[in-house]
Amino acid sequence: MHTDGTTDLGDLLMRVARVQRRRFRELLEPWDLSPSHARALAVICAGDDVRLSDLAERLRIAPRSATEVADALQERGLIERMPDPGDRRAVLLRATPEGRRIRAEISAARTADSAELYGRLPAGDRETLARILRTLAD
Amino acid sequence: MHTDGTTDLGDLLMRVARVQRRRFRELLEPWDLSPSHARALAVICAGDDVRLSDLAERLRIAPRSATEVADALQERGLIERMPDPGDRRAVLLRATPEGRRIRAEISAARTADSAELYGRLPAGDRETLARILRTLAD
DNA sequence: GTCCATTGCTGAGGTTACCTCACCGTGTGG
DNA sequence: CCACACGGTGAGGTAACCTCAGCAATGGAC
Repeated sequence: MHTDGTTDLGDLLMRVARVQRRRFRELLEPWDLSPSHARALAVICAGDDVRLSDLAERLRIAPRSATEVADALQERGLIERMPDPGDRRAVLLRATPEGRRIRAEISAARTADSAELYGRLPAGDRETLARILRTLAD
Repeated sequence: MHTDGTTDLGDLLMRVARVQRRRFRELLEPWDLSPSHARALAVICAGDDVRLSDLAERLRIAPRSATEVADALQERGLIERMPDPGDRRAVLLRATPEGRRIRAEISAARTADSAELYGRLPAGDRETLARILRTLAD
């Protein structure tokens, strides 16, 4: 298969991704949040008054699954459900002050961690990497 | 947070990784194998006479979980369990001819898919990407 | 206006890929 | 030779998804 010991690009990328995922999970421990819950909180904080179906779409999960993460975040007091005044079927999600605070802390921690991980690269490499990855992401 | 619309490196990398994972899952459909089973099969084919505990270590999962994927692959007739002649506690896993055939087909498909995904990059970019990722992977 | 298909959400129940804990038989160092 | 460690597995649990069915609200066709 391989004529040399070189790992192929796909494996390499997945390996770095795995490292990053692990770091993210560990980084979240102080707040006792899972990656998926943290992502959901970020989405809800980012766009205010988010519908459950919007949340599902942004997270690329089924609407039913969005209900579940909303339940979890609500139970922790990080978000609240409100009726949509314009559509009585819909539910709007809004982050509580506590939710916003925590999401800001996490965001800062993530930025710091990212700086640590990618900071080892020279600035030129960082730019090149971003350019190449953008191409691949379509 | 961001002074411009630039997605940060971490997000970018995760996005590409997600694309790749999705492609891998779809690529495996003809053989009705999940990514984790395919990875396990690859490990077992790569090193002959693999212990269950070795499999667990290579896949970075708990030994108990390795038992499960071995069960699944065995049930499909892709691998077989044999007693270790040197240690009556241990179980050796070996791929059947069928298992080897399928793993070769998958390997070829994956190589082709990888070529398609990364082939859009100029050769220089591919090398640069590999170099940078290797740095990040430690 | 009145249907009726569609939309937005959720209860019930399933799947996958992991996990820990307890146990049993086997190997091994003092 | 015996206590302890090791290799594998049964039992049972969890997180993060899923589908399917059902209900209330909506909105377009007529």
